[in-house]
Amino acid sequence: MADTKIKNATISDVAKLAGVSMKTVSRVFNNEKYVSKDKKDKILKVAAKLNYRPSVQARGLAGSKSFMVAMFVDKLEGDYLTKVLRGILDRSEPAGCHLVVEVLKAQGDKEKLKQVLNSVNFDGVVLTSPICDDTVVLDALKESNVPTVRIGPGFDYEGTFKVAIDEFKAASQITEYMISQGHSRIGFIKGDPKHACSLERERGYLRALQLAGLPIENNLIAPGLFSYESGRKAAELLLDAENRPTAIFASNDDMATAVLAVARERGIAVPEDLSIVGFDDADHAAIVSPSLTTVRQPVVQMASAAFDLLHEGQEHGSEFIPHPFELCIRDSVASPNE
Amino acid sequence: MADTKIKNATISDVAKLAGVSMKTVSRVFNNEKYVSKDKKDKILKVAAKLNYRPSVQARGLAGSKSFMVAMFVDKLEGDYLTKVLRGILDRSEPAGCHLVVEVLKAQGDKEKLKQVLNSVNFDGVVLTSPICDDTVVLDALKESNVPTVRIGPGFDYEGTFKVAIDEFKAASQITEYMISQGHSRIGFIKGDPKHACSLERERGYLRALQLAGLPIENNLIAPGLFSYESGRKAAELLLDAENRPTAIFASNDDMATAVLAVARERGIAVPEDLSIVGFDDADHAAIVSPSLTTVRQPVVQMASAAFDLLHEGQEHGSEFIPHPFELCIRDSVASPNE
DNA sequence: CTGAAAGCGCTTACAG
DNA sequence: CTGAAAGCGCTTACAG
Repeated sequence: MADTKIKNATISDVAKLAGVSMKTVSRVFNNEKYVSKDKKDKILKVAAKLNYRPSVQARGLAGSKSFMVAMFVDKLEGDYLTKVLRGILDRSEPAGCHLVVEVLKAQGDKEKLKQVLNSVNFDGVVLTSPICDDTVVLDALKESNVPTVRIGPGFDYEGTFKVAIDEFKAASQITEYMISQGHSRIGFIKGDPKHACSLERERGYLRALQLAGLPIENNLIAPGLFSYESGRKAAELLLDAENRPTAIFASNDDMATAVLAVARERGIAVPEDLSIVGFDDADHAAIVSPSLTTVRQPVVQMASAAFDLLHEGQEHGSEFIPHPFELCIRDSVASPNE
Repeated sequence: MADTKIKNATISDVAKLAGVSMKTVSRVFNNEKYVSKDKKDKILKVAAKLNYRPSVQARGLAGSKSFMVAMFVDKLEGDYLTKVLRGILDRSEPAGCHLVVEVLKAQGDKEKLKQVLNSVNFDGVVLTSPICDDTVVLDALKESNVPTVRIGPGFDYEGTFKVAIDEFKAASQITEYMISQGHSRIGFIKGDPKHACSLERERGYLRALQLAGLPIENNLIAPGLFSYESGRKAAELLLDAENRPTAIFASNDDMATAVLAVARERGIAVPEDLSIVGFDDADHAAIVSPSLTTVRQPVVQMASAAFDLLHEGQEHGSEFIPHPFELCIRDSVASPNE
């Protein structure tokens, strides 16, 4: 019942006990050069004994680094964001940096934005779609001078870092894969237009058809919003049409799963009578039946790279290298039977 | 290209412009009583003009509150944790509190634990399974005097808050549901023994059988680890046995989905030839085919409640009220045909 | 390689 | 209802 809160050791406790100045202790904990080996050893020993750790708050107040990075999210949903968090944490933890999650409703949550940006001095901010393309947010970040990295942005924005895969190429390749399996009537379900990747994926699909000399039929293209429900609607649209497609490319795995469900309800066998591909390699892509052929983005690595860009304070404008994607060939595609 | 970082307004800027002392401004921003209305109005007006927000770091250093809460996680995976984060953020944001995510490898990541607890003074910490039952963590938290709330803990720990559903009752009810549908040979796939809920769910299953006067057959009970893969193994064990069960209760939805897949591979129709239930109502439970009958925990609400307990500084030991669970009756259960 | 002083932006503990 | 002073635990900017 010791309700006496044991106070943590401070830098001056360590300095006193080690017989040096605070500044020297500070040097050690900031990995500055020019500390004699014996003093450094002594300081480290004393610090360990006292169980000393620099206070994040004091450092943040006194210095220019806060040891906190933020991730701004629109809404917390899906395993994509979990992977982003994991990727950041993989690097931020060893760097002694804390990850703060801030919710920012899309489109002009200006009040919240000011609140967050003025009350905490983040060492950097990671943005994902769709707010990585929200200029209100980007402008505010720029004005606050906070290093910013955007994962999968739709356009370039001066002074920010960018991490992405080549969505266009990925979409194009998975479409080509279906074409190579013999499909020529390939339906497409668009993603949420709020996300920049949606357009890229559509462009990739169209390009692949075009390159293969296949006609582009508008009634083979259905709108979608990335959600399972929107995928169902699109699937119904596509599958109830006369002369239905022999394959469907859904812009993400949730919608591809919806196509799977609608096909099953209609007694259409997958992949025998209908091939399906998705995008993302979401956690459930491999565990639905049949498992989904899809495109995998290395989300965790991308997020780790995002943190590294922030932390290493790279130069902007260094050539952008897209991260590699990967076609996950599984069981939802077969050659059309006729 | 204004690289001149505009400094944020401080409390003394506001005080000066409003013609009051810093302390009075402080009072307003901390909602203390005893500030005359006209001064308060004036201060608020000036603060708005200056776009002033109290610095989290300065407040944390000077005062006893840090305006930061932490969530300690073992590993960041699955939609359960996403929901917990969302639940906390739903409440922490309006409260002006920031959410920090810290990864703590299970079992004695003492170094990291000290690091985190000594460098930041959290207003509270939220723990989920399995680390909510890690006594090393609990002891350290207790010693640091940090308000702690545990979601779904396996035992009580003095001085901590608890948020949970009645796992035992939930498991028992869903088992009873299958019995009511006519099943008498019901298989069970255990959860990861590291998680306290695993045992509770098993107890609930056993109790329901017992109450119904059904025999408990050990070869109807298979080990599992909550993962899809472990679910596959368990399903194979259960389904390859002679006299296989007519129904299987998997301790979570990932494993239930695995049972679905294995059944499909074996040509066993679900739910006609085999009924399946899961637990959790994970995101994919409703979108697999057939959709899974399962138990839903109000995870988001539970996490919100967790934050509230921290923030409102409730008394410990006030009667614990389990959160309500809900049976989600979907398409994976039917009466056995014989 | 080392340190003394000032200051970061707040709250605390008092005093009135 | 209000405020002056001290202090939270660090880093900064200098000086040596």
